[in-house]
Amino acid sequence: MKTAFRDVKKDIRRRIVQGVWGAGDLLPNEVDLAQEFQCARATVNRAMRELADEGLVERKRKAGTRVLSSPVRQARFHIPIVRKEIEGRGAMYRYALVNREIIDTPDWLRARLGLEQGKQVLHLTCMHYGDSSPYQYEDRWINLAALPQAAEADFDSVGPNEWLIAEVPYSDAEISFSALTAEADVARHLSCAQGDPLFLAERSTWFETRAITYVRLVFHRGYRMTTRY
Amino acid sequence: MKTAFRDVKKDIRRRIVQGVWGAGDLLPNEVDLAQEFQCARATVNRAMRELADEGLVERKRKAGTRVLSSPVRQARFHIPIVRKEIEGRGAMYRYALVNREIIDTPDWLRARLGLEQGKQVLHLTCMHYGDSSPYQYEDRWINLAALPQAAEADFDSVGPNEWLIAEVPYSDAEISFSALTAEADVARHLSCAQGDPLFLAERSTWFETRAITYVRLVFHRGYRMTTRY
DNA sequence: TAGTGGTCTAGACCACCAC
DNA sequence: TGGTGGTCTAGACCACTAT
Repeated sequence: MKTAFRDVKKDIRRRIVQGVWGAGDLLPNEVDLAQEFQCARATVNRAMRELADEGLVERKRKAGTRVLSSPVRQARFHIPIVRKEIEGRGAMYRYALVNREIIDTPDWLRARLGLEQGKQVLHLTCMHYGDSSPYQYEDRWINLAALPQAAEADFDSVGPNEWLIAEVPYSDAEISFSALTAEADVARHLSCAQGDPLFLAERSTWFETRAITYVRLVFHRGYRMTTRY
Repeated sequence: MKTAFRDVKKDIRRRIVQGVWGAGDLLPNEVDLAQEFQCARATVNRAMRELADEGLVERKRKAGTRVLSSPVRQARFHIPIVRKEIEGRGAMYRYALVNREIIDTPDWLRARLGLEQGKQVLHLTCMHYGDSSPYQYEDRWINLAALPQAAEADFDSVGPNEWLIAEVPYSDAEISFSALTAEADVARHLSCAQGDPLFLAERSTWFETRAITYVRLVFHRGYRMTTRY
């Protein structure tokens, strides 16, 4: 008789997937369910709350709890530090700075990060290797207005990602996945052919409304981002 | 003084991101925090549990709660029904069945789904359009050993995705994202050029250890999957 | 306005595991 | 083995919103 809320959750989930309660159906309220399961309402509440969190049911005050007609299927992806990702695969991690420049903020970047005035940004390009094979090409832009100390940082030995993690935590981030074909420069760095399809992750981060950084991460050919749910 | 657990959560998060508690540090225990915040231990517990769920801290009995040294960054992606995704963008959804065949299970599919013996599978290819523009090319494989009724289903008007949702819920799924270049056939269906980079989502689903289906979803050129976290 | 979920409380017992 | 988090309870008040 331990972890009662898990049992309640399992049972309710079972009834939903088995069709006892079909799509759109109204479930009994928490008091009734608590009586049925012989537990406290708080226990039912937690079970139901987690089911709602997983996108299986929808809860509204007064309206009650309903089975979602088309369950909002969602998956969680872990966004690993590239070094850890490589080392986690048992490979030797190596980092190299390719280029570094300080320039006026390009318009497209200002638009993307919602910057008001065009100060300067630190633009870095780097490579991450696993066992000497190119793993990821990083195209990093750091807002110097928000992080002036980045201009002094030494990115020869430490990647901007790890530097940023140690320096400034972020509060909000937006991430996108898409596909692109390798242009000459990227192809050379990633040791693939021009025109090869590559997986691209883009991330913008903010700390309390202040834009911190925007990064394009281009993965080696054949990279797959996988998760179970 | 409402939703106290959110306030507690916010405050603890603030202290972590501001460095009051650094990476690896041990946080006060729940009883002490409850006293500090003048609330019940259950309230602190919920706040801390959610922070742990978000990957900011790590909790162990007896050992206490510690700030994770490298926060496990994770993002949630909603896996929408393609019809809803298209309609959600204000476009008209249209579906078309391209091809349908019943064949012996190919070896690569058997390996991928962990099928033991090679029965037959239903292989469907379909197109999904938004306002008459190609949106997604679907390459669907359904395990007939687990779902014999799929052989009789009419996929001329209803997409396999929606049919499956109504027919069998799944319990486990694996999803992968990657990039590929358009081959002649796909390029024709998606109205793009051969060699264009396309975003690919692959999903395998099981229901209580029984493999249900494997699908390759190739999105139109320029598709981006985005989320905030 | 009434019904439902959202949350808090104070107390309790228990499981785990680092010390 | 003792301290810590994990969970349950019974009751209470409140916020939201469908009707």
